[in-house]
Amino acid sequence: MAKHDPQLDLLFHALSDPTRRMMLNRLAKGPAPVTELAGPSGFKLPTILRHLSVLEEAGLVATQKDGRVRSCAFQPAALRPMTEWLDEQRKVWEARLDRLDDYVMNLMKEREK
Amino acid sequence: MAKHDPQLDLLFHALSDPTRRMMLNRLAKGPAPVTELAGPSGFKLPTILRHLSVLEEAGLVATQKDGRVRSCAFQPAALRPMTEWLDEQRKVWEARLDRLDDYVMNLMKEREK
DNA sequence: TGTATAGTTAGCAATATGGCTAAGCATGAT
DNA sequence: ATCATGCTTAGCCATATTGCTAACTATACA
Repeated sequence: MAKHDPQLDLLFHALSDPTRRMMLNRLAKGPAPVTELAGPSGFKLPTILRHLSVLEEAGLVATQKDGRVRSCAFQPAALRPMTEWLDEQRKVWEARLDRLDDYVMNLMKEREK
Repeated sequence: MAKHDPQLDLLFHALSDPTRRMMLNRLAKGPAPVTELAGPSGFKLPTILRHLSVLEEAGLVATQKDGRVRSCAFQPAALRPMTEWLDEQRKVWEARLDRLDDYVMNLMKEREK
């Protein structure tokens, strides 16, 4: 029944920012250090680091430090709760359409009498 | 290349709140007036109305007034930009995996020599 | 050792978000 | 005409978010 999944909050929130989506899009192409992630954005490093931590808390990015550079990697599996939620809504929606269908069918049968 | 789609911001943001997701889930089962939408949430009407306006701005819900009751309806088509973004990311991710694959294959061929 | 590089932390300011109460308006029922 | 119902608006408060600068740490390189 998925009562109150805080993971979904984190996921959707993380994706609601264009800068974070750009970062993710870059990481989908392969791992990158923080500076390269910041590069095209025009934002300062501390700002990018904050966005990065949001992505990490959502599980969308994993990072590890190698010497003085932090390497960031996209975690596609983290998207699953979201796609599952979407599927669930679709299911509910389609069930509703089916019921509507039945309803109309019954109406037509009634008319025939 | 989908540089900066504000619609995506609205969509993801709208879905990042559990109350709004609950409202949507209810609406997926069929249209409902505002009061029914508020019912199980425990929140006051003005609060719900605000959430509703967020959903409307994202295009996820359409409403119309019939007498003194406002009827709210889920708009599943509004989800498309999001699923398209997901597909796009998946594509990038998979292209990367393919390149990785090639890379490994080449490595193995080199070894054979 | 000294210097450049790559992050990191602390803290500020402006704005957005999410909840509320109180008061108002329009419509349906009596 | 009156009253209840269903929504709406205005405005308050606390907290979160998003950007910044300045100052700091830690690693690599000469």
